[in-house]
Amino acid sequence: MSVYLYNSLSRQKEPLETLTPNQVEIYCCGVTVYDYCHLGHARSYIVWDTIRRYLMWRGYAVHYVQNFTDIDDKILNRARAEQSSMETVAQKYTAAYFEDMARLNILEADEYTYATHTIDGIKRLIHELEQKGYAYPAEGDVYYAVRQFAPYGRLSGRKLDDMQAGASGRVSTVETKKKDPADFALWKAAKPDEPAWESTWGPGRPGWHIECSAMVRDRMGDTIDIHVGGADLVFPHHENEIAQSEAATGKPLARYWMHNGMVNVGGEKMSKSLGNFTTIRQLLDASDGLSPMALRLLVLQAQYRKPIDFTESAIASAQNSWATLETGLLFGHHYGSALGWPDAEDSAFGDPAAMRIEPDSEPVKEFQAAMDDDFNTPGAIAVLFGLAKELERQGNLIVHQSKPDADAAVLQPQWQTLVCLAQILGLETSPDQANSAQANDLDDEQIEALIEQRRQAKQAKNYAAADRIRNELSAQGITLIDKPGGVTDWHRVQ
RNA sequence: GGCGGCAUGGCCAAGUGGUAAGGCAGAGGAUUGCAAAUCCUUUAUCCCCAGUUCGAAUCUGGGUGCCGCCUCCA
Repeated sequence: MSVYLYNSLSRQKEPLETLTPNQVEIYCCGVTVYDYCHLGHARSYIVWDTIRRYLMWRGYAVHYVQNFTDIDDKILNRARAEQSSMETVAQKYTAAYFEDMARLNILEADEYTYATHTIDGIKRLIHELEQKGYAYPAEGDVYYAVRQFAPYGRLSGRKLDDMQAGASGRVSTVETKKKDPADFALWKAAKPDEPAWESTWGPGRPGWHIECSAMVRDRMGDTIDIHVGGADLVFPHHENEIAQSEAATGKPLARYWMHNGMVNVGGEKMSKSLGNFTTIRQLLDASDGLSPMALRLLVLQAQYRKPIDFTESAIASAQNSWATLETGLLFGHHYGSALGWPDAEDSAFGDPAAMRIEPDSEPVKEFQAAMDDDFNTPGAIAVLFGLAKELERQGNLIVHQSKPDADAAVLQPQWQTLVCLAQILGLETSPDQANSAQANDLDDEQIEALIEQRRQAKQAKNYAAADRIRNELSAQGITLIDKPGGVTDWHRVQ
């Protein structure tokens, strides 16, 4: 069985056949660094990170390249507003990007490219397009002549004539420099006081689309395996990338195109222009905000091509869902020693890299079947919950009845399978992370003393006092368990 | 107006021909002074209509509703 993925180009699922066996070249359209990333960005990069991790697990050597657009009108506007420079703004939000993505457990790309570091390649590509008759200069600008590229519109499924007919009144007629309204800028003449690079067309800077074509060509070659990005990039961005690259090389830019669905708010796309966005850091840092892993789970509980509606109840659900999964992931840390697992005292205990899971076991087969089918993460997560819920139950039995009803030798591989499969989805935790919010100062002796006080209060039918003690302990992460016969067990919330 | 997509229980969401995964929320029971925690049990015929088929959520046709793109956008 091979991995099947939905190719936007063919509009159907296709088996993944890479140019070089067991190797896959992925280019991901990154962000324009003029503001903090919002949840739409979070979804996009969580999705592509997960696909990358899965392909690695499936044995592919993945070469993953992502760009930063660090020259753009919006960055310049921001720089003016902040009385700063383009470089300063770009650096600030590039750094913020890395911080946010690290919190979401998104692996760093193998290579990052920057438009401003690719100027030579961009100019070379524009010259080549000019020589081949696909580009023309106009008063310091250079435009791409879309009519020259016959397949134009293939990816987005549109025809130039239809677009003009339908978009009458929307396509600007002001730009008289263009020969055709659908032509787009490869090079923009610099306005006064704008950053500019020298060129044969005069001082200027690259248009938006050309940087990706140039960066792919410089770093990865004429044809890559998979090109990924948000569904809102299909047109015009990716369409234009294809026009630029394929006109120059005569070869397909990418064998597969993948696009993630949007994050919606109240049924509408979350976007900067609508102003309905929540930044990643806003959400994660809010007092009632999500943990990063819960956000990751929220994203992956939907199929990547479908829209996600971002709501209060979705947040609450994700937080609770993650709590369940996290309990399962921590099972070995909590009970491994008690169960006498041989490696429980090892320093590397709990590290998925040191675990070996059984590839023919049912959970692994189900997980793989789901993921092979166009990265069906909701199906894969159902497998995780199957394992996590059973481990949660066994853990509760240990706490409440001192022993599980399954063999320790069975529980260990179950737990390892859960940890390994979850890691493929980028869902990870550690005892340190999970406990950081629960630190409390009470030692066992103090707790026992309070429980004894409560027992006496109960005996005197002073339930108000008894409940007060119970609540105080609860507030410090101590759960009391009243058992028949007046015995009260307790444990710390884990 | 053009192109594309979606419509499954209270909410979210898999499933693309054989009689509905999973999560969240909820309910009932056990236990309890009451709770909590825990254990057990439990909640749908898949937007509407017509058709194909022994059989359809799953295929076809027609509706209805919603969304995205056509302008910067993950």
